[in-house]
Amino acid sequence: MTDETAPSTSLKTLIADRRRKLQRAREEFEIDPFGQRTDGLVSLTDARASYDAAADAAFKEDAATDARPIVKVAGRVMQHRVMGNLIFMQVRDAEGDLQIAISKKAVDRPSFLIAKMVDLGDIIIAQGPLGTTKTGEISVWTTGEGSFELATKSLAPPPGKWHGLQDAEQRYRKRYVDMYANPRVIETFRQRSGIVAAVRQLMGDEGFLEVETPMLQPMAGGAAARPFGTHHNALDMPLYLRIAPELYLKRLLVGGMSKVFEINRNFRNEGIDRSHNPEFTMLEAYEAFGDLYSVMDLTEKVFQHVAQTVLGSTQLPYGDDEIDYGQFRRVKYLDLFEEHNGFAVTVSEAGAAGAEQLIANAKFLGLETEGKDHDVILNDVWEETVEEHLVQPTFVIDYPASLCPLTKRKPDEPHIAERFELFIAKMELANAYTELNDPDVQEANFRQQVAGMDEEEATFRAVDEDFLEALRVGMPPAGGLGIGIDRLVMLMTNSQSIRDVILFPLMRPQ
RNA sequence: GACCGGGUAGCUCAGCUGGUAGAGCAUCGGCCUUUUAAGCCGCGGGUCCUGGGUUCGAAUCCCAGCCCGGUCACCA
Repeated sequence: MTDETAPSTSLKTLIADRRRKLQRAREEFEIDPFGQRTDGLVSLTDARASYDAAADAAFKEDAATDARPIVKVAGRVMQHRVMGNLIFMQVRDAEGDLQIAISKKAVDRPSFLIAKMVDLGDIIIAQGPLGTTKTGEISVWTTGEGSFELATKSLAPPPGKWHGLQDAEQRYRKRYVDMYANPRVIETFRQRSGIVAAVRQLMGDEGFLEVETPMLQPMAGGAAARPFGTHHNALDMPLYLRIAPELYLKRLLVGGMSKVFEINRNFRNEGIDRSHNPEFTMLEAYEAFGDLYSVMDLTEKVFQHVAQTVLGSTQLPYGDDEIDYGQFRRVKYLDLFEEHNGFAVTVSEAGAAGAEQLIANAKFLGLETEGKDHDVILNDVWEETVEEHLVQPTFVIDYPASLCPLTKRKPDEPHIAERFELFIAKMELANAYTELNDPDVQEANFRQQVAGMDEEEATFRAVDEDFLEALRVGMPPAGGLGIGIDRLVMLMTNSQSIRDVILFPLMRPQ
């Protein structure tokens, strides 16, 4: 083209170049640069798989006997090399890449000129037999009238073909670019989909009924987090985005459902880091007549089933570690404390043995001890000294009851709560309880919790009287379980940040 | 919210003991029927995140702010 504008590559100019080609496509070639429905397309992976080496060899021997399979494919242009009268381009779809070769002799003139004018990032359609090039690359040898089409013109310059999009901020903000620039992204989310499906399948096989309970709640209950607030106009009432489905799922046990689960979003108005996003997906399950140990077995099955069916192995890498999902250690909270601190302690209600050494240790670690209860200091030291060692799957059991006021206590050891937390790769993956179903104890705990609230907490937390009424109607003894699905996906896909397993993580507006 | 690190061309990055900016790829132009990170040759391309300050002079030093990442706090 004879163009008077000075060559330049500012963003403006790059876009102008593309708009010029858009115009040219419409005016000179009289085509719609944004295409339409196209039938008969095969994926690039399937196309590659249908390459027939024998037919290709026979064709190269004698071009008159062409039995090469013909495919019609579409993809986004990742590389574009114009070699005079021969054009190569590498295109990409959700599953992989494939090379398209356009020989001037094999196609009509408009097809060739359009192929020549294509920009990186455009989506194209090509049709022709599968053959190889001199270097052995399987390629679609575009052949025939209209065998090369522009399906969608891209007006935005793509990231570099070699380094792709590296900037974490841009990757999360422009996920649609990240996805095609970094093929691993689609693969991760394909796996996420498989993981969630596998969890559902297992839960169904185990006899659990999937349910959906309110995300908009008049009171935010079931966990200790701060909620997001919102408002219903017609009813003119404040509402909260749920922080947990727990209190509703338990109502279902009261009503007579025996095994229920929900996989859905929770919203917690807390900080953001590598393992926390304000909205996250949780599996929560309740099993009537079960307990801590029945849901522990279930948890183990979930992890093993997912690892085996989605990743094909129960030994999977995570960062520098190799995680073995074949074996889950079960160990008591206080035993782990002793293991990593070298001395034994007991909880307050059991006499607080080792308290002096505990306080000395806490101070040595730089932890605040003034005015704190023995069990709180114990937990601070525990988190500081134990968690970093919990790499292989570990069920921590027998938590101090004082730290879990809403959990049933062990009948024979009342100062110990019937709770477990599952740690893998130093992350908390699951949390479970033998659920408290004594309405009077639950009510007393609730009221005590509410009495200790500060002003801010009092705005969104209140005693859920209807839930207490449900417990009075009678909830069977039960085991309850929560598994963080995003973290599960992180582990299975070897992702170091929760943002890598959430399609659109929360970002501040630019 | 606190602390640390980062923000330079469309992309990936140099430059940061102050002298007003570089590379590779992409783009643009030319040549070319076998390239594959990159065929060959050539030309360009920048509010150096924003706003102040110091200085003869600031991408560079100082202050404030914005956005991102990491640690911590909160929490799962």
